[in-house]
Amino acid sequence: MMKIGDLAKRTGVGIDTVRYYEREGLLPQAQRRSSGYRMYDEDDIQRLRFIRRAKALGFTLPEVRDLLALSSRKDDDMAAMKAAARQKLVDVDAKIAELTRIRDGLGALIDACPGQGALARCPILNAIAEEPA
Amino acid sequence: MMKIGDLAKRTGVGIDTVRYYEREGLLPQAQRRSSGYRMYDEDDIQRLRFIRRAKALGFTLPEVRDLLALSSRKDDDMAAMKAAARQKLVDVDAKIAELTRIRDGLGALIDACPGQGALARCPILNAIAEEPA
DNA sequence: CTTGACTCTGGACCATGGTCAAGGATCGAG
DNA sequence: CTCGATCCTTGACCATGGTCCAGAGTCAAG
Repeated sequence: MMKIGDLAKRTGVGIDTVRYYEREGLLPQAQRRSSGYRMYDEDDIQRLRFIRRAKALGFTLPEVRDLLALSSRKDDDMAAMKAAARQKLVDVDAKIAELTRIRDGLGALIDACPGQGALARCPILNAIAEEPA
Repeated sequence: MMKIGDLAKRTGVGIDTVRYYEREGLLPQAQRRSSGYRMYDEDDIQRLRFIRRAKALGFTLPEVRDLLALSSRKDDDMAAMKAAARQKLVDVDAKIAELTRIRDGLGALIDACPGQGALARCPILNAIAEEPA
């Protein structure tokens, strides 16, 4: 059993973040020493790493909490897990599409701008400033 | 001259948002009637539309404020405007790259998952839960 | 035993872009 | 003149994911 500082070091997560995850229900209420110190074991390390990896895949903390709940029922079917991943893929694709739209708009304006001359004739500025075409 | 509610209606922006923009320096301090009511003219409409369009191109409010400052010096060279657009394009590309990385990771896991059977053998779950390969 | 490092709690604070509420003043149509 | 709609200010609050602080208690090496 280790103290919170050791857990934090071994997972690369801040101490405050560990306590925050506990408050948010991502980690179970830690066992306590008689002094009140939280004590952790290897399972907690795994759980924190799970959280890190799920976050890296784009899941929000509430979603990670759901994934953790899901993962504890190992006899369930994997359909729900696949569905969660697919939904997240849809979310991510939507964000990419929106950003791509923005990028294309910026790219077109940059291409149209000669980069020198009076600002009043700048296609970028005029696109932002003028009445919509 | 119109009151803030008219300005809001004509630009599709909330009244609170107009006051917020004024506080944030995106709109100049509005002229006031003797009663304290803010009064706006057509230039303010244009300025609010400028803000909307710049936001649609992915600029943050501080960046929009800079663009507005830039745009007021119409005899300056357009180089700074093009540079701002290029920097924003770099930012947006970085976000797209990050999201694409996430999407590819999700996609690979989804492809590897048969979608049925015991969760314990789910490739998605195992990728999140297990020791890094 | 001392001392420095660690941990505890509760609550404040960060950025981002607003949104809402309370309590009071003003406007303008009828 | 009245009354409902609109406006004013100040300040709190929303989500997101933490981060930091003060003040007090605990741990462990020397």
